[in-house]
Amino acid sequence: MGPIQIKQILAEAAVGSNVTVKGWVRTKRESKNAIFIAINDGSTIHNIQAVAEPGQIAEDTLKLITTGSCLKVTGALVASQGSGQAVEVKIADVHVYGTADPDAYPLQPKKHSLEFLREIAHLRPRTNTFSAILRLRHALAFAVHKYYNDNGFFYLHTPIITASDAEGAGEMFRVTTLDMYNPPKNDEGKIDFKQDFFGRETNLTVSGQLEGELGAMALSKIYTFGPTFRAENSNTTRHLAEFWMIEPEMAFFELEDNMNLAEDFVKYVISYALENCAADLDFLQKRLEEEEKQKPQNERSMPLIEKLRFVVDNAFERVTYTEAIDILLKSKPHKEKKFQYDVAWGIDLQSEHERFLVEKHFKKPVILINYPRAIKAFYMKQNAPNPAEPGPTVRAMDVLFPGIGEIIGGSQREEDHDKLVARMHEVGIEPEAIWWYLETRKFGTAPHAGFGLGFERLVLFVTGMGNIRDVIPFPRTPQSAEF
RNA sequence: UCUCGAGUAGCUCAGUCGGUUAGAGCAUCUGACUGUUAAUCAGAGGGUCGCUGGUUCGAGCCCAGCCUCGAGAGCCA
Repeated sequence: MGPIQIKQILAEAAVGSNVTVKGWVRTKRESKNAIFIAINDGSTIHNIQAVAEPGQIAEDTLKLITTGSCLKVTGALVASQGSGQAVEVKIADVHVYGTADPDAYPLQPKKHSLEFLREIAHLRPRTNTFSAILRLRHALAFAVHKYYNDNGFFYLHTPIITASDAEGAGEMFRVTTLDMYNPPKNDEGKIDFKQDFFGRETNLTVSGQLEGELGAMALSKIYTFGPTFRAENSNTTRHLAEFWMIEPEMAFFELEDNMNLAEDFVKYVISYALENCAADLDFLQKRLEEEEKQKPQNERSMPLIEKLRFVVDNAFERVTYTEAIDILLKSKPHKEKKFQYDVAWGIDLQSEHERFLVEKHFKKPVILINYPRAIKAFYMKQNAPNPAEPGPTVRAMDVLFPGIGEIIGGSQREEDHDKLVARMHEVGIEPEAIWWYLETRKFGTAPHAGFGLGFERLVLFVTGMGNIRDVIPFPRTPQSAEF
């Protein structure tokens, strides 16, 4: 359907056949005997080279063919006389769809910083790096759907606009149609949300999990994959105000099953990228190698593709929170007081602790389970008391990745109604506010489990990029929503 | 939100102890050369030194406030 793309031409078109190429000019080089135009249409990282003889293209047309301009080129596909490519298009006809004034077009045929490209996010998909990232992002998203579909899961569409903040997962964005400058007030002088669109306060979702559990209690295995919003003032390379989250939720799964699924799933999507995005990964790997050259020898990391293969080929390390604390207490940085935050059973592990476990101690992805109850969400299933553990724990599970930190957070859910309600009272959540959620425990409750995976963190890992703002087309971060 | 760092040409940066006319590479334009590969060579154009105020005979440089960007931390996915 539609015109043939450069990817197809390079892979399939016969030498001698007539082809039409539509795309954007990356570079133009003129010489005495030939004019070379490198054209890219985003279908692949590779450009196609179009060649014309001097004088063949009218002088005023040739002037319009500059970096960034858009062309249609027709001609015969021929074996290339040069060494950089196998085939090229011998130009018979050129049409300029759109020009790009070289003085004004910001993408020059030279290296640009990622910071600069963020300022021109509307144009950065036209660079090699970002087109490669966007193709990988697509492939990973497709692999997510394929994995769950092939494994008997149903894609459940949970709401974007919600009235609940049961999880307390973070600050929320308010959704309202009330007049901000003159909101209606009730008898108490407070804003009268009864007059708002939904007749109550609403926000953008921070998680589809609670609704996901409703789906799992009917369809057994569901997943969500949609946008999620956090109004936290987070300014890091790992946080976005708008990001995409994948949340499978499964009836009749216990923590062990949940871990198995998480590991199998992550390995599958990474394998899919390795098999289907070889050229893009190769490009990103070379790009990273250039960057690594700036670093001292001992700080350099494994080449990208080797790193991905390593994750796919090796079992994730599974350790309990209690064992992890023990490892940290015996660790060199703890003994030498190198950790900024103190280690003791009951603490929420800090970035430095997670990094030590993943990058120094185990040197592979780690699944941490059975966290102290006090530092985890109310809906996590409570473990029976264990004499080896100083306090009560819950069946939580965090998957930690090198360089990324927490990529997955999940748990087996508390299916006992009374325990769940008791826990809600302890942490100050009004059960009445999510009566519908609690009814899953009243009517045909079942053991179940699930997790959330931050899609951009996965893309970050697979592309080897360093900043999450560079793996989503139009990042939303504090003070930034231009495009 | 906190800590640290940065802001000088379209981009990436240099700019000595505060001193006279603000520099380089790349990009752009012009010319030369060449089946070229982000070509090469030569020349040219291109600046409100983030903003506001202050110190000083004199500020890109020192001081204060603000803005923006980046790195790390917290929160988390």
